[in-house]
Amino acid sequence: MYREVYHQITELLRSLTGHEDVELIEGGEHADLASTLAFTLAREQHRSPTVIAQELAEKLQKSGDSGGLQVEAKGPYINFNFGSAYLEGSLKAALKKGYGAMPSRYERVALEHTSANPNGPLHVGHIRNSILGDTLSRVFKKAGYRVESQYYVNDIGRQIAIVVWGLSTLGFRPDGEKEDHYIARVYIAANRSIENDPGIVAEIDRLMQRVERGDKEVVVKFRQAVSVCLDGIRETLTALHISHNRYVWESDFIRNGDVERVIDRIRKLPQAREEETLWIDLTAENFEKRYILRRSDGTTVYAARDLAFHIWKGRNFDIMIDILGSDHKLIGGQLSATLRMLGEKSPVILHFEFVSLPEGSMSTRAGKFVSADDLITEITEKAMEEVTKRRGELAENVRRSIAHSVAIAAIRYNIVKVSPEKSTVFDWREALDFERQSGPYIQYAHARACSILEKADEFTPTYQLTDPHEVALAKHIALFPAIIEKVVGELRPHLLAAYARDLADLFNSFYRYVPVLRSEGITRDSRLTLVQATQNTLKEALETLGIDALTTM
RNA sequence: GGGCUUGUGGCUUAGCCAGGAUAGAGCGCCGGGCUUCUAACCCGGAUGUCGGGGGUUCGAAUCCCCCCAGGCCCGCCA
Repeated sequence: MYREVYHQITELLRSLTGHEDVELIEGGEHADLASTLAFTLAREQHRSPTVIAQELAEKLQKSGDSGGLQVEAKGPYINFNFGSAYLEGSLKAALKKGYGAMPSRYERVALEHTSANPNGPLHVGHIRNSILGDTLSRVFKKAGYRVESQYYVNDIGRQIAIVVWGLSTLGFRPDGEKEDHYIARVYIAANRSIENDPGIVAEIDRLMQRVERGDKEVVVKFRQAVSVCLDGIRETLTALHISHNRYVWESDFIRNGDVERVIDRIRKLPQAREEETLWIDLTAENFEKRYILRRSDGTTVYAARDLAFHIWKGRNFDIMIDILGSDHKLIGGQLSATLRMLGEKSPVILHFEFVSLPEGSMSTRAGKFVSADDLITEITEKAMEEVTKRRGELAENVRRSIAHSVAIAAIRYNIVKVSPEKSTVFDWREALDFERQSGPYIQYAHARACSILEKADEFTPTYQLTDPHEVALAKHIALFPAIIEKVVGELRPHLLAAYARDLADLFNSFYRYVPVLRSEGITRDSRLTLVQATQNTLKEALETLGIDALTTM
């Protein structure tokens, strides 16, 4: 309803004034929507904006009734207030299963996220990528797109060669620890060995050459090391409610000849330079740095495989979305520029800034990181304490299940609520906070709504809203589809997080001031209808955020 | 040094791209509310030179320029 009414008003303003730019602003406490068009017209016509606003408002009023929409000039502003038909229409939509979903679309989306190097467990920086990516994947699905989420597995780079070298000297003997954590220990130890004996670098170079040539023995070793680590990573992702539709192995693009084919095409580009190395001159695209694709020893670098990967994606999907850390900005730009030169599709890239620790930036190699597994364990423990304190009467397995859902909600929400372009410092105190502006807070509002609905008997959907708390809540419910659309358009999932929190806020105030079960007749039916619409909207919003909509907690 | 990015009450943060009506939240602080639908809640209060300076505009947190500070990048790593 919101999007329809917005569109209706702007179309009307266009036809009345002949102006194209008639975007509306939020009316705040004055109105639901407002127009500042009178200011613009005042300058052109050399007349008072107040008079113009008054005239326009009158014309708008005459231009047909649109569901009880109120139009009023207030000084130079034209204010619009939604009527009861709007509320009724919005609530009816909000009661339906899947509220907020858009009609199916044809476009296929390849959404790549996480793609952490399999040389250790995911840490709190990696999961910013995972959570942004998974949330976007859910939002795009809701918006009707056919989405395939992909993990691009680096199974061939130098870091993996270091792991393979480490395993060959240290062996594989995880001491009761999770495999990916063991791999990190091997990686850290191997790096230390390299520092003490630079001669090892030559051994690692040989490993890389052999794996790229397809040397059976080495290929198997690489694949085993990566698989072991990936199993651990997958376990962590599953706990976070994240799964990928496809794991794309980087080495596949070498084996199937794609990398060679890209290299051949690139050599024919006028911007290609072939000396010791093969590189592309991108100065015309404002990149001073050489974009190197092949080393002097003939092996390719990551960039070459990345080009092959994106060409493959571009030919099999309509839209490519990559979630990448801000450290990938330069190479992301170089990649896109090169794809354009080749006449291939370019990805849309969402860059997010880094998560650091209070003592400095994280580093797997230096063993300086907080693993996602440790984070999940700590938070689940705290959540279990909270659940037991409040709901001691519940069976332990029920409490455990609630605690896990609460913990994941806390983690996911805490990360997704911040705009991606903000660099953050990981803070245990904040991570363990289950109060307002947290995932559990929103889950709690949902559980309260469920509790009311469970205690109520059958009721007839009714749409007589009178109390300001009711109206404010209903108006916010109506915005949900527009939020989904906005997140898709701007790739900014934190807008959905903020929306869900505001909805929970409004519901909690309503809950405190407006009795539902103790009211009677039409009032009771209307309030139950509103509670149900809220419950359903909260559920859809939470699930789109990858958070369990708990019915009790 | 160059490029990208961020700077909003003590702390965290929304709003900035598409400029409008007293800058919106949370934490913390002060005070109030559970014989009443789950208090992981609600209500009230104090706290802001929107990093600094200039400019554009009827109007700037928002656009432009300069400066300062933090983060990231500038590898034959990924």
